[in-house]
Amino acid sequence: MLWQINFFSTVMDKSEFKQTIYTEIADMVKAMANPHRLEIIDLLANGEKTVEQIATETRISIANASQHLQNLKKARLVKIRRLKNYRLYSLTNIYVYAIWKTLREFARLQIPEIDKIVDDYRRVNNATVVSLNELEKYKPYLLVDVRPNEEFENGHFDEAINIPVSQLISNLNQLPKDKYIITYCRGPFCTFADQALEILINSGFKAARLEEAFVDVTR
Amino acid sequence: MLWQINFFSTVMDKSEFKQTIYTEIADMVKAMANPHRLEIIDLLANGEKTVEQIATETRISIANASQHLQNLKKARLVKIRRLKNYRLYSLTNIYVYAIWKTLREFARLQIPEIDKIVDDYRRVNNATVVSLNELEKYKPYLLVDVRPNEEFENGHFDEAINIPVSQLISNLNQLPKDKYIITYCRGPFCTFADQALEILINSGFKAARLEEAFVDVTR
DNA sequence: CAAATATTCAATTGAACACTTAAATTATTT
DNA sequence: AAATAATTTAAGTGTTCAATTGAATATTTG
Repeated sequence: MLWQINFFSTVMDKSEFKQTIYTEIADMVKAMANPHRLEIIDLLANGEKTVEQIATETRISIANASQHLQNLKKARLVKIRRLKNYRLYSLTNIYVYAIWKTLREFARLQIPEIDKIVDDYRRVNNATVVSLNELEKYKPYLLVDVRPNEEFENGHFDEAINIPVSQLISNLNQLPKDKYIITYCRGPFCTFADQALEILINSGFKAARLEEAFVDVTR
Repeated sequence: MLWQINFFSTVMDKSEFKQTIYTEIADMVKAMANPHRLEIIDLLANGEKTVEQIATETRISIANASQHLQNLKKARLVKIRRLKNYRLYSLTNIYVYAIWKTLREFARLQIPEIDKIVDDYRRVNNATVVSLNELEKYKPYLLVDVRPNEEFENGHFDEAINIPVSQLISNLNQLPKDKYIITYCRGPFCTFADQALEILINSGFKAARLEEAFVDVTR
């Protein structure tokens, strides 16, 4: 009576149940267990991007970026929107950024090297890092979002003005020397704000960078 | 002037900085991106275990369990305590369980299949699942911790009594028929409470299982 | 010190992964 | 309907990973 065997085989035993559950979760975690894919998630939190933009920003080939995006899509971490003859990639929902943020902070807790690398990198520029809750101390300050304009348009701190780091040098004359210039970008591992600091400090401004990104507050 | 090149080579460039950071984090995530290792983390949250216990509980060979534990140790998620002629493994700190809990809950959000599998498995026993904040509704109830005794000793809900599922049948006469018997074990993916429910319901008790584990409240 | 126990290590195998290159697909413009 | 642009897919290659096995290395106990 083969039909009976088939019928009952749909009921999982304890061991199969656990294996299925843990495999499902591990597959999702696996989708995040790659440096490029983590960087892509961090990037997409700032708004939709094309494959080309993602490839350029993360310094990998377009084909490679496409494959990583397919991985992320399969794990339901990224969604695709078709527009004319190109596609825009974005995070499936706000929880994807939230889990990356959680992982990132957990990693900093577990792996002291990470903070050491971050500190070493910033020490070269004598960069001061300010956390959102210390921002008051730097009053009067001017908050400058140094990300590309599209990302600024996609969402930014109310009080911030946008000067993409690529346009900073030509806009230095607009900035006040008597206020603290607080730069911010995509978060703790983004280097735009550091590049901006280098320019600002070398030009005689009082400047510091914000640790957090705009997405860290909203998501 | 070779010494200069060497001297400056210790300073990371932007690209190397990002690669190092994201690789460090990805390596840590990779250590969690395996079904057995996730199950081991879930298990160790209930207290120290020997390799043999871990191997038995997760239904893998001792040598295999040992290797997974070395992986987890290398990623600093698990620590080892030497005792006489055996070793006891435990989570490095409470944050390791916290991140697993976060991942687990994120996965349930992202992958609807997981809840479906859990529901399907439980429906076979007509098991009622109660969340901690709904517990009041089941008063008067008796909270029964059905995990092995060592895990109970390691920490449990104040009001709970301990009847390991292996000893439940011989202890049925101790249980009240007029109260709701609420069983709990190691959390949402543990099947001890379900096994207990099957016995209890077949024996005419009013019974349900708690979704959460004790560790979910403390950590 | 030898036997027993617990655990790791090392070697192997097959599977999965990341990356590159080139070809294929899809939609859009001419 | 052909040409173009954006992106994916497929094939190939080198690398890493999981699982298995049996041997090796402690550590304790008799």
